[in-house]
Amino acid sequence: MYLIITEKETAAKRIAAILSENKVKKVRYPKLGIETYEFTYKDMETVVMGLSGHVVGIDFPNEYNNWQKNSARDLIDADIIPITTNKKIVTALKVLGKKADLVTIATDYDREGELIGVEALTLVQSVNPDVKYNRALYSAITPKDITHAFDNLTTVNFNLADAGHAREVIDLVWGAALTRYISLCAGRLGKLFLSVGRVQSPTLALIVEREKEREAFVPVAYWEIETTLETKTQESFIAEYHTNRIYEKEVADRVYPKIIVGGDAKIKSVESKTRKEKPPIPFNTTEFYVAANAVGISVNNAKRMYQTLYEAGYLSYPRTDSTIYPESLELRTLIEMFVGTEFDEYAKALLKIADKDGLKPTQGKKEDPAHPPIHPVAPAKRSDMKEDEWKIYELVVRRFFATFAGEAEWDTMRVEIDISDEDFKSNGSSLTDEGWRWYYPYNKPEDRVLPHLEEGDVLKITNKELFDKETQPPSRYGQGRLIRLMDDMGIGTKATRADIINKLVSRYYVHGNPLQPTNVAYSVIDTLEEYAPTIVKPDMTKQLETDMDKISEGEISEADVLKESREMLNNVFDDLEKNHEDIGRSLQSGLREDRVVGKCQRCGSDLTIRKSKKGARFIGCNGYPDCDFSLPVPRTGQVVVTDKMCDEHQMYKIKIITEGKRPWELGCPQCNFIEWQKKLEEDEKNGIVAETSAERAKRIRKEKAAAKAEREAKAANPEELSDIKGLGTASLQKLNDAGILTLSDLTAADSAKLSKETGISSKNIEKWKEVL
DNA sequence: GCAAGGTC
Repeated sequence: MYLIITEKETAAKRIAAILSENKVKKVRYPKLGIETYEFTYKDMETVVMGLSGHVVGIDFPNEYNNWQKNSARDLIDADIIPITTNKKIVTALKVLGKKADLVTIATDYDREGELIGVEALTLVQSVNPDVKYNRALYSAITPKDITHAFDNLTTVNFNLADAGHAREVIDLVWGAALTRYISLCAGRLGKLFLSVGRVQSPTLALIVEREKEREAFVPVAYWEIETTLETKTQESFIAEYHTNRIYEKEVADRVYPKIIVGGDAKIKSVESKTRKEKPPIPFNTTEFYVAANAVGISVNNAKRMYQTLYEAGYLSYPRTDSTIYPESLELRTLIEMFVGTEFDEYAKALLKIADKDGLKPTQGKKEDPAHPPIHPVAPAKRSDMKEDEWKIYELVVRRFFATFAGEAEWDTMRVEIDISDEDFKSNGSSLTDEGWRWYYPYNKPEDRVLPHLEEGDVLKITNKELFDKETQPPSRYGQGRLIRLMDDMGIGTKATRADIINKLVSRYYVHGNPLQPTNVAYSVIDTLEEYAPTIVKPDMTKQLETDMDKISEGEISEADVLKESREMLNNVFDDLEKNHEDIGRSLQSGLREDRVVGKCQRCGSDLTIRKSKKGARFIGCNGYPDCDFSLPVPRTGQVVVTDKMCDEHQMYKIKIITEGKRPWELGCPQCNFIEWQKKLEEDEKNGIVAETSAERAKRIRKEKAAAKAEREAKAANPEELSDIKGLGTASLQKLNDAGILTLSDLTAADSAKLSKETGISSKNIEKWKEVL
């Protein structure tokens, strides 16, 4: 049997369709829980199966799991063991691999793809040591690319896979050791641990550095002068002082009075030009996120919805660096498929261009051998999907179209004006040829149309204004901007950048959009910058890339790179351990600052989030016991103090973050408390009695006990399969798959046969039957 | 309970 292994299910399906010329059979293996695609290829009985990315990984042996027992440093030289991360696929791979005479590794054409391929090959070899194998390399799943790849099979690049493996080990060792060290140092254990990593820490550092720049920013005063002018034909427009901003007060004081409302202004010169604007480049993952962000869709939502549309077959593979269409992509066919759809007129217009001049798509600078740029792969109707998904789909379709369209043209006009010997100016621009902007009408700058003006024209001044302004600090990073920055700096990958931001949010390092760091993020970054600077800089990734290139070229061994990396980390720990106490103090001060909510109105001390002896959370005054001012806070969720101040109570607004939920913008704790009191009063008026916390706890205990009693009663006298004690959802699914839907089905079934079919132990099946 | 990288 000939086994072809791909990185993902969709690739298996599409490659099978191409190689079999659509004479493929989809085969289900209910016991293995997978599906394969089978056909005859070059006289071979062929099976194509998809993985799900990495199905194995690495970790430390179990005995290192206890954070207290081992020192963090022990992790540096600890053993590293392989672990299975996707049991189902690993099992299936072994079952099918045993039957294979030949295996083709057809995972993605990149470093991780090579590693994923070698991981799969190693599993097959574990049950079938003599199996023959080779490698297929393709950049897009098109008939042209796939047939070429399978007619020109090549060898597996073990050096490249080793390079990927080195990355895995270095990331694990550095990340785990430093995470554990600073968490222990700060006394933050459990779910509030402080994480560190090669990608997340430099990313967090970017956000912290920006926040520091904002804090250090000293605003500078400046002035702007605007005046409204009117032509003889009573058309008005606004002109401004020629420098726009005026930084010297004396200049503003001199110029402004010279503008006499009712007086004259004179056109000194008029300059008209045509400006051409190039169409945008094809979307890769980063550019797609940026564009989605710009139309008001968060990176997370864009990612999720794109994934849905990809799985439904409307859009191409979501994770790519490429901004250059590969030659094998049939661009004309992709445009033609929109004729007769909602995008009919656009498709027809492009085909007209194509007939005349051929298709000349724009291109960016990045090539990705594994996947083509993001593009539509099937036409869709608005009613096929949710409203927001359509927004994503339309964005991708329009961007795709725009990459074939002509330049947009703007008429621009610059007018210089004299008012009492002072220079003023006005700039106008208007879109004269839409070009690509017709297809892609997002973020279009507004036209600014000036009336017809000529040198020497005399205009009437009808109004004037003087604005006092201040320069603004650099703005915080929005998510799209941060992802682009990470891409520019080479940190993270197209597949992980969005997840890295989510990780920083879930570790309570950052919140909001644009992203704002917490104080503990400051402390962690400051600490790392001082004692473990390597991990906070993008240079670590750059060095790693260089080393990985050398490993894949065979210039250096993986073992040598790992040895050197471990030595470096040992040196870092020498420094960390020498400064253990300082580090602990600095981290803890950050944690304390995150708890400061504001100043106490009664005594002026800091108000902080504290815990009572019983463990209940509240806002209390640092002046205690002299001052006993306090406010309640919600029982669960992480409290985040924002930088927005309540003007009335001089307290920072807070929000409550619970994983998997939308943040709860609670606002000013004092305002919230007042509202709560009001509600209680009203409830009282209406005869509703509030529940005390003790009562609440009692009620929850009672509800839990009742639920347990119900489960036990059902188990004693079961009516459905799910009532049986010890029969969970996973087993239920397996039984359903085997056709066992009711209690009588189970009674009637032969235990041994059922066990073989479902993979459930016959002992368990017997036990369930006993109750019946 | 630790990382980052695949994919879902």
